Amino acid sequence: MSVRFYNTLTRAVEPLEPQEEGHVRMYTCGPTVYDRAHIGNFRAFTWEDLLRRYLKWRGYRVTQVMNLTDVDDRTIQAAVDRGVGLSEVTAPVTEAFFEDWETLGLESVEENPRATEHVPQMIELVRQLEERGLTYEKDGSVYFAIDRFPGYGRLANLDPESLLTGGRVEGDENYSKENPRDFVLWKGGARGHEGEVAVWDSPWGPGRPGWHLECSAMAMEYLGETLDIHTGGVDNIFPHHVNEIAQSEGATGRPFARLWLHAEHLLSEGEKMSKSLGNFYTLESLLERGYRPSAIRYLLLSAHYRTQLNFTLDGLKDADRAVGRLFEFQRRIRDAASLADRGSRDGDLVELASRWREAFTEALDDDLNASDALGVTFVMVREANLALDAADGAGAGALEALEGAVDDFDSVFGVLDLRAREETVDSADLREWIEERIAARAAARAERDFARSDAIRDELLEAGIALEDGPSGTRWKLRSETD
RNA sequence: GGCGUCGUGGCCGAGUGGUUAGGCAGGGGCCUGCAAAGCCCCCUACUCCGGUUCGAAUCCGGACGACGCCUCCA
Repeated sequence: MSVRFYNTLTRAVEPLEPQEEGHVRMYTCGPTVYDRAHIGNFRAFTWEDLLRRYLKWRGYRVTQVMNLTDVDDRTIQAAVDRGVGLSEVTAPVTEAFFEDWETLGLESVEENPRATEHVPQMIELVRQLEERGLTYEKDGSVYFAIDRFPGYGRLANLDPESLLTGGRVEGDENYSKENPRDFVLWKGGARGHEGEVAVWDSPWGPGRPGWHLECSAMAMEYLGETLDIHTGGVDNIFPHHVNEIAQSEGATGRPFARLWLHAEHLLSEGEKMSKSLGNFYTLESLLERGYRPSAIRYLLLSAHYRTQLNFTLDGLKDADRAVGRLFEFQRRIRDAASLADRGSRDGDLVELASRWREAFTEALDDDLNASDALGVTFVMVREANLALDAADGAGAGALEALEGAVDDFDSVFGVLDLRAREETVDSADLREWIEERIAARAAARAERDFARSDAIRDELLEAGIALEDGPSGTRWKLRSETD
C-alpha cells in the first residue's frame, strides 16, 4: 500500500501521487507574525513536521514552503497602536516564532517567504485575474467576483448562493463590494494611519495586498502552479483556502493543489484554544512551569491530526512519562550494546524489529495515524524488554536491529532527540562534581556506611540530580521539575 | 439556520462487523543495603433507543450531548 491521506477537497482518502516521481511539493500556511504563537498554533506546525519527516523517511524528497504573513490588519494595527514601523512589530515576533519552532524540534523547511517581500508577485497575480475578467475595481481597490468563478466554495462544501445568509454579513465595511460575498485582492488607498506603515504602488494606485493573496502568489512562485499537498488548520478552510483556490485557479486555469490536508484544533477547557477566548498556553509559559519540550511535542502528536485534542497539564505529565518509557528503552538498548555478545535470540528480535517497521509504516501510511504508530511502537518496546530480561537475551545483531528501529521511530516522531537534549548537562564543572559525589557514595556503600551513602544521595537530589543504581554502576539524571 | 467532526475503561487515546490497541494512573511481583529508576503481570470499555446480521463499539435510523466553520483565526 502507498501513502494516503484524507483529502478535504474530495472528502475521501486518496493516495499521494506527486507530479514528479518521488518528489513532494508541499505548501504550509504559516503564522501571521503579529503576536507570539500559542501551543494550539503549534499543533498544526508539529503535525506538519511529522508529515514532512514521514514523507522523507518513506524516501520522498520534500520541498516545503511555509509563508510568514507579515502584513495584514493585525500587524498593521499593532504597528499603528505602538507608533512604529511594520517590521518593528513583525521582526521580534518572527524571531520568537522560530525559537519556539526550534525548541519543539521542528525541522527547517526549504523556504519561508515573507509576504512583504513578494508584493510584486501578488500584483502580477491580480493582473492575471484582471486579464481573465474575474475582478473589478472600485475606489482603487480590486475585488474578486466569485460569481464568475464556477465551483467557488467547493473545498468548504459551501453553496455560494446561500453563503452569508445566516452568518456575519457586514464583513469589511471599509470597502465597497458589488457582492458582499466577494473578497478583496488589493486594498486601495492609504486610509487613516495604515498608509504610514504599509503601502505599495500598484497599477491601481497605492495600497496593500488583501489577505489570501500572499499564499497563492508565494506558493506558485516557489512550487509551481499545482502543489502536491497544501496543509493548514481547519479554520483556514473557509474563507482562506477557498479563496486561495479561486485566486490561483482563476489565474492559471489549473488545479491549485491535489491534496488538501487540514489539522483539527487543540481544545483547552473543552473549547478551541484561541487568543480571543484567552484559554491558551504559549510554549514559553509551559516551559516556565517546568514542562519539557519532548512531552509537549509528544502530546501534540499523540492524537490523530484530524481529531480535536483536549490539551491539559495532566495530559502533559502523562506524555512526559510516556516519552520517558521510550527514552529508557533506547538507553537500555544502547547500554546493552556495549556489553559482550550474549544473545541466542537474535533471530526473534531481528524479526520483531522488522515486524514493527511494517506495522509502523502501515499505520502512518494510513492518513498519518500517529496514535496507531505509537501503539505498535510500545508493543515492540514491551516485547523487546521481555526478551532482554531473559538471561540469554540479545546479541549484537538483535541490538543493532532494535537500535535501528528506535532510530527510525525517532527520525519520524523526533521526541527522543529532544529528550536527550533536555537530559544533557552543559556545565563540565557540574558534571565533574556529580561524578565526584557518586564516587564518594560508592566508597561509602562499599564500606556499608549507608547513612553517609544516603546523605550523598539526598544532597544530589536537592541539587536536582536523581541517582539510579543498576547492574553496571550508578547512573544519574536530571529530575523533571514536574515530578 | 447551513456545512462538518465527534461521543470508547479512573484520565488520555487508536480501532469501522467476529480475534490483545497503546499510554498514564491504580494493584501485584522482580531487582535493590534501603530506595529510586527500570522491567514484567493484572485492570477488558465502547452515550441512549430501535433496526440489519449467525454475530455490531464498528453498518442503518432516531434521540440526547459536545466541539468547530459560516469572511480575525493553526
